[in-house]
Amino acid sequence: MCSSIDDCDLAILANESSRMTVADGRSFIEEGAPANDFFVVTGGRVKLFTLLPDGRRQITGFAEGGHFLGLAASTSYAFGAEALGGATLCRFPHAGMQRLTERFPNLEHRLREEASRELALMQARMTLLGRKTARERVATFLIERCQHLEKPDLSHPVELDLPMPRTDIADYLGLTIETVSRILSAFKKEKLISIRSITHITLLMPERISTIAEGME
Amino acid sequence: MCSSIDDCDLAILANESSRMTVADGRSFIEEGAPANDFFVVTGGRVKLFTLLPDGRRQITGFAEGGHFLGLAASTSYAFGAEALGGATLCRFPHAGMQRLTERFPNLEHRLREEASRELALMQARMTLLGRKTARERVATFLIERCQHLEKPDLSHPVELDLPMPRTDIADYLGLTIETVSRILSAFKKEKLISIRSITHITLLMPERISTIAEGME
DNA sequence: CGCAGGTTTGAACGCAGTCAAGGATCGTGG
DNA sequence: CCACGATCCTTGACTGCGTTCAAACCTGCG
Repeated sequence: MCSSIDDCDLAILANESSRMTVADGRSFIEEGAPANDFFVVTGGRVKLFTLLPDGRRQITGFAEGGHFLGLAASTSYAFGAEALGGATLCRFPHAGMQRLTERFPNLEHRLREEASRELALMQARMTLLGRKTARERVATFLIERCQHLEKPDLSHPVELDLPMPRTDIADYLGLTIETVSRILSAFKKEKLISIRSITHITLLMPERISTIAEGME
Repeated sequence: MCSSIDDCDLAILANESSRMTVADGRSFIEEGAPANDFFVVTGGRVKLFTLLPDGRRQITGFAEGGHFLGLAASTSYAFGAEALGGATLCRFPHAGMQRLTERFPNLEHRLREEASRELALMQARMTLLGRKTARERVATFLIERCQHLEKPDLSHPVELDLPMPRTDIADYLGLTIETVSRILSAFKKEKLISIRSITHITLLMPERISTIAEGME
């Protein structure tokens, strides 16, 4: 987001924001709470989720460095947010953000772009949740992780680090941890991936996994 | 959207847009096609969807009068769109829209609000698709329909008109038509609803249905 | 070493899907 | 006006995928 703002204006920006750090597992946005701030993730990772009254949870996204949070909110937040292994954030009160958009008109455009990008992602995720099989979901998740790397290249084996526990993967994919675990084991048995440790997975045949992800087996 | 623009400026607006009518079932946005236009639904209804290669379909939303389409697109559309019983639209080429946002700065803000509203809706829909049971999904759908009425009031019976076929309801909820049909029949048997005709349904106990929708049975 | 948390694996169940037949409803043409 | 066919919807019987319940297995840490 900062890319849309001149260097010499960083002081103004800093003036409207405050930095904060959130410890692992600590929640910093409460679903349904009055939405007073925007956030930018500056370090670490964050998970966004919504809850049902009985505790069922849907993780709606993972956010990392540079990600913008709080667009999916009018007066109250439509989601909760929690640090995933510690995170640092920039907090922008709505009022301050409004001053910024008046000062930097193209910032508003930038925010819309961010929202559009997010919308497009969510469309794909709805298809995943509504129409894909468990195998396809896990495959999609692995490919998504690849594309978050700096150099996404599916023509060679890819080493992945999954910073989130299985519980989070399951709640992200609309599955149970057992199903996620079983399917990862199946992929391993099929020599599609190798599991070096719980968090460290190598995609041995990324393109085949991508094919599975698209539902073309 | 037009509410953010002065009456006397309508001419400028009209100059940048063109009207079009789409016949029932006719597609006017092709998923993946280059995104050159925004659309505003001015009459009738429209369904938005994404497809998997083998034909599985997820309907990501229904849009009616006043709704804005095309925000979930960067260079190419992230969804397809099709008229539902005939619709009229306003088409705004991206270039023209840019001229409009330069002329009316608060339009950009308006677009972001629209995107935010849509994002919040999608969060809820992801929870529906990822974590709700079939019963809860159908109940949620019925309640959603209530809230699209001008006077949403769940304390008395509500008459609903469902303009879309069962196929669309199923693809919207991530279910099959059989399941949707069975659950509507079950609701009827439980005296929660009455089915006057295929499209005309009365919620006899809206609050109980709302309770089911939230997963609190 | 022993405990605790998360993960994997196994066995059985159940919800929603699939397959298939029967019913409505509507438009069309004889 | 009714018969016919097409299309959509409902209902039933059965299957199967993913869940549930439960036990074993790591892995790190006091």
